[in-house]
Amino acid sequence: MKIATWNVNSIRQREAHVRRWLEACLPDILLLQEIKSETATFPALPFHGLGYTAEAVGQKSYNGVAVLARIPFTVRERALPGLPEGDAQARYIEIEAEGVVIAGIYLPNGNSGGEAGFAYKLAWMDRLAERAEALLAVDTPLVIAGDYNVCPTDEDYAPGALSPGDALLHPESRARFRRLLWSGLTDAVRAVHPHGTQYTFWDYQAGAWQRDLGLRIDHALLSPTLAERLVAAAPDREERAQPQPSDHVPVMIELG
DNA sequence: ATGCCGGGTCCTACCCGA
Repeated sequence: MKIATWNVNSIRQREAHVRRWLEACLPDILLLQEIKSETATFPALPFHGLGYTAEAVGQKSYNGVAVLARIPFTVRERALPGLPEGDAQARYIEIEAEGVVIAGIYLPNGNSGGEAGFAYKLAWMDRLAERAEALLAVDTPLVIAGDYNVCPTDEDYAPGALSPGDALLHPESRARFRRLLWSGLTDAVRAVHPHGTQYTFWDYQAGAWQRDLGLRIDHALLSPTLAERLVAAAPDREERAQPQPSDHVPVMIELG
């Protein structure tokens, strides 16, 4: 089973990129973030021809997540359980396929909106940890993959790519990422590649790609039985060199 | 040091991302 995640920074701008990548890499499931499309106008039809069905959780202008799958699946949640009722930010979708629960997440960045913006990120991470712990408590085979907007360690960003106070490497953000690991989840890419750069994002500005000033902020976390099945996990860095790329590249994991 | 790029939208100057 091959599961991938990709922050595409607008599905309308990246539709052809996604189609090409699906044909080349053939994931069973592709989780998308930052589709920047409303739910009803997500362009599902172009992917049907490749054998993928789509489910989107969108909103106008910002955020938005979706699933493309070439295997049958059911939708379990369209928002992160535990968030306030009025929270309309489209950042979470949870499905089940082949007995595996798969959550696609677009975690808040936390740098904008001042203290309230950062507090929203931390609260969102608290709700995510509670969701993970509830599912793990009943031994659910679980994948939580997407744009976490957290560099877990100092190996996960290039020196100079972020300022010291950035929300992506703030101790409070990292502590909450570690809580996910302590709850029993395995960081798939680090399980396969324990050290070294495995960047998933390069800013459009200041020649970040050309200078390899990247970040590792897109992750796939696995419950224990799925971690034992893990055979491959890596970002597809070549995608960043394509014309008009997203600033993120896909991350693919394979379970045997 | 954010606003160097590249999305979005009130169509065009401004908001947002990481």
